[in-house]
Amino acid sequence: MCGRFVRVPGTKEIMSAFSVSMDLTSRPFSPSYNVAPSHLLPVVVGSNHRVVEDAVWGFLAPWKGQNSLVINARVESVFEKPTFRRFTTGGRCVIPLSGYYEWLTNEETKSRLGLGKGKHPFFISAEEGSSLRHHSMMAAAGLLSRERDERRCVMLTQSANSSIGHIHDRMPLLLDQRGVGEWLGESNAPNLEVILGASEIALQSSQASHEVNSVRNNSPRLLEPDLPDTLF
DNA sequence: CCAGACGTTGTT
DNA sequence: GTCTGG
DNA sequence: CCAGACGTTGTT
DNA sequence: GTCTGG
Repeated sequence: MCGRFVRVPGTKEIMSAFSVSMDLTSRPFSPSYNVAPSHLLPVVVGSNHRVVEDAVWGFLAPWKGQNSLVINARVESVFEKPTFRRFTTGGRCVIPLSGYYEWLTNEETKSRLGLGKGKHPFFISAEEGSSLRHHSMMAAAGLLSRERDERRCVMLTQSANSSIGHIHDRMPLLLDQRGVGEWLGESNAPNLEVILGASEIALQSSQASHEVNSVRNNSPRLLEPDLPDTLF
């Protein structure tokens, strides 16, 4: 799944990458190497005239605590689930990202890769030249809620493809150019074949720094593996 | 009308 | 263990 | 998603 | 809180 990601390009670059004509965000966005739930994100909406606005990452789930967030929605069920269904018409958005983090916990895979105890963060992104790249960015399908004067969003997830399935069994619903058009389109029932068209495209993964674990940390260094202890 | 579910992930 | 904050 | 707190009273 | 099922 996706619970933490990276977004390097700022508002202007996002606007040009996704042909956005209007900026309705409340403040300029700068690079973040540690975007977390509850953060304010730039999201792209609109079909004929695309707009970038901002939304808090996470729908409120008052039934499980006043401050509980639902940050993902499974594409397999999003059109049926009562919580999401109504946002699938008129609430579809695209979440720009440079890549995302995933924590490897599977003991067998860790041992095969020669990794020690604990969780190991990986940075996952589209390869250079991949059709998942929109300029230097990727596009994840999202839902945007505009209730009670508050914008909130969730990121859709799907089954992980074989290029990264060893790290985790879920991944964001990533869209190629056609998928972005379809997801942001007017249709009440977006063509699933188009939406899922990029699902099997290979992604690249690399070990990231354990510093990413704490949301207080935020620097390009988070994308690099930890230095071996022996250097200290 | 009321009761009961409501989301995803990961872990066991 | 479980909740909150980021 | 992970990290970090998780409580009350009284005193300064 | 809000929706669904009965």
